[in-house]
Amino acid sequence: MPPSPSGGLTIGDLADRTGLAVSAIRFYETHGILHPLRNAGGHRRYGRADIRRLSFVMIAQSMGFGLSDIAGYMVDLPAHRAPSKADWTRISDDFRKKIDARIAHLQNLRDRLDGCIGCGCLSLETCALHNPADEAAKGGAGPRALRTG
Amino acid sequence: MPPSPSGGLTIGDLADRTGLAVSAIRFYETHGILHPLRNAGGHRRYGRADIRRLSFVMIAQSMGFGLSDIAGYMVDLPAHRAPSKADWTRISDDFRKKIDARIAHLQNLRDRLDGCIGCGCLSLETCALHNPADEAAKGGAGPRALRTG
DNA sequence: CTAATTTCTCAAGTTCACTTTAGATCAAGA
DNA sequence: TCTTGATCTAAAGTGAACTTGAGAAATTAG
Repeated sequence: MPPSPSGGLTIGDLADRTGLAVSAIRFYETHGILHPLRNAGGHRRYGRADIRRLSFVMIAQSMGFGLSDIAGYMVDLPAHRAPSKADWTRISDDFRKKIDARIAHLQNLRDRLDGCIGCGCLSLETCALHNPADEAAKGGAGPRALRTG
Repeated sequence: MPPSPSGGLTIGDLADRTGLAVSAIRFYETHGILHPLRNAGGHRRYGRADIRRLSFVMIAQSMGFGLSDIAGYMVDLPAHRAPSKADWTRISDDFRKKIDARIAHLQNLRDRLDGCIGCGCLSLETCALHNPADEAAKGGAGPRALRTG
């Protein structure tokens, strides 16, 4: 199986390479994450760099970024080429900050959880386990899920 | 401002104490997380333990649990009393495992991110940064957000 | 060439965690 | 008492991230 006759990868190829559903790949396109070319028949044709872009998406998602954030990073990446080292360094610096913050939040939570059990107070409100001054509690409709921290 | 004339807290009191919206508190009730009593006029009356229950919900959410998971834990807690030390220990043991797993996932991610930048390969696919064998990629419709890890 | 597979578009459905709206009722302060 | 303000219910809307379905056109295997 050569990488598809002429031109690049089909959407199915890309799905196979990335493990994503075809529908998801199309969906990402509507959100400005991919910009495939079209062949004579109107079918999407992807380049090798698009595998990387989708890997990037998946990693960023598992780090807690939403698609719109990710699309924002994507704008800074070259559309059809592999990212330069500078591109990548800039983005990954940002990533590292977010990851570190997230880890710190969880460790904090775990440590305070230990303290609570140790002292047996069980009073979550006074136990400082729950810090209302967190960056939560701001946002409109929609899921709040883990934007926090 | 006494804790409300007779009986317990109103839904507004509870909202003030927890920082949650009134609508959210009602919503949680429909999901079996709270079971308030009603006064003569049909208004909800909450007890002091419900503040704790909601704190619990907020903490668990910030750890990545969904409401249905949380409701599951809630079933094991006494409905209108404060949880016993045994109750809490059992639950928090579970929590700790999840938190640790989450932290490990993120640290792993961060370390591999470093490696990728160090070697300059940028090839996320071959860089092992992205491990497709993760527990992701399974699920029907709905948000995938951070269930991973 | 034909049949089977893939892809196309567009609209609508799904889950989660809520919020918003509307109209009615209850409670509390002046 | 009257008039705000809080609460009530029920239904519909929101945003994120996709999936599913329908019908049509393109591609590929045999």
